[in-house]
Amino acid sequence: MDTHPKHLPADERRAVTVESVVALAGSQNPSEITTAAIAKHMNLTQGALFRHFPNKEAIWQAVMEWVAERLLARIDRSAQGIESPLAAMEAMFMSHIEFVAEHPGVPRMMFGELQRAESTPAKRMVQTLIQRYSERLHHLIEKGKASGELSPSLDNEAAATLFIGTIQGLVMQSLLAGDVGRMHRDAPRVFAIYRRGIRSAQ
Amino acid sequence: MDTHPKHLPADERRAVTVESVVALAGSQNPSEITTAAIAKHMNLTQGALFRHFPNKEAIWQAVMEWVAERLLARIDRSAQGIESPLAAMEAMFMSHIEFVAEHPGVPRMMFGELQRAESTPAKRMVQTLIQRYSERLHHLIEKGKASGELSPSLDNEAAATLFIGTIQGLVMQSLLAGDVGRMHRDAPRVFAIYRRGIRSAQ
DNA sequence: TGTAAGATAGTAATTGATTACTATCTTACC
DNA sequence: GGTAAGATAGTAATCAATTACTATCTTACA
Repeated sequence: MDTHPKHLPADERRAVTVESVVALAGSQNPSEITTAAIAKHMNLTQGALFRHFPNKEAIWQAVMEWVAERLLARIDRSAQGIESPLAAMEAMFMSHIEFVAEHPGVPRMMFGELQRAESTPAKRMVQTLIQRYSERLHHLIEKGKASGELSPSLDNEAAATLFIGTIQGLVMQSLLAGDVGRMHRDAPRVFAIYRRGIRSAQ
Repeated sequence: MDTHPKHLPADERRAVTVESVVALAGSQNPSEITTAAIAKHMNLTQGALFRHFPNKEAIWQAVMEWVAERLLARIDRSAQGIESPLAAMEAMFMSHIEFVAEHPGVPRMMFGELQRAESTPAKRMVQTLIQRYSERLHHLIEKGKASGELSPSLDNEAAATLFIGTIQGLVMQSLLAGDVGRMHRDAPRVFAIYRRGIRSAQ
């Protein structure tokens, strides 16, 4: 019963590292997560981390790749097989909120990365993620206009911006309150207002 | 003409410090602003800063007090004398965006402060600011319902959350794009969707 | 009113702590 | 037994904060 074998293959060790960072970011300012803290969290010495990553920046890049991959997969799966574009958007919204609730460190890291001035690999990863996210939204919005569910006069770009902004605001407020449950409770209520703002008059 | 007198009264020196931090935050990650960088920006030696502030934390607190005071004053003034609650909300929205465009470092600092785990004086200041902001919104929303401008079935709390979230999202995207002008352009378009989501059916 | 004494503000150098990263030795496992 | 993974013990750089000292302004009183 090796629950915690000392030696791990390199790729497994990298995976554990990423998960540790995500976990740590859930309870502290990501910019203050040191390599020593990461190592301690995974019962490793600090120096050993650099057997698997060339530098700290590479760790952050790996974390952001992990986030982008998981989040996009999650929202894609949630919208899969839903005919109504509006319902698909709602499903995406809720699954995104769920993802964040499971990993409260994720928005923290993204906010932190985005406000960095230089263009780090991690920041570029986040930018790509948001771009891909927007593409999916634009597609759904177009589809919604075609089906008559969404207002024909709707401003697509503004609608996509507001969709993401709505989530950001929701997350912010619950981080602020230190209460993840609040996000779950408020999500449907906030989305209801957004829905009313974009749907066609009936 | 003494444009840059070496000796300043303590309160003026503190004011200059705050303005320096706000300026620096406009072009770099606030968590990476060192006391040396602040001092250099105001043509002062690093140690001299500690003649006016007991520690770095106190500097951040002063900055956040400055932000809270100015932002609330700005939105209050913008809504002053406007009869229609909906129009008042729009005026608040736009003046908030304007404030951020003038001081792009401000949202950076607020985001950074909010994701801090410990309860620093600066963080508490931000929390108080948001609370006061919400109070103003709730008041306007109630007034809007009474006047019939806003939907009687509107969820007040969700509407307030979304108002703030909308601004946060807008700011985020323009910080991301590195283009403050975008915020000005998008603000009316995004608010239009929000307005449609909360106003009463006509 | 002029000036000495004290208060206030600033400089320059230094400190101890912390950080990312590295060099060298040790161990576990196929 | 060889090698991949980890431990140990460093280094150099950076940071907030402190210190001893100096410059400038303010004020009390002879």
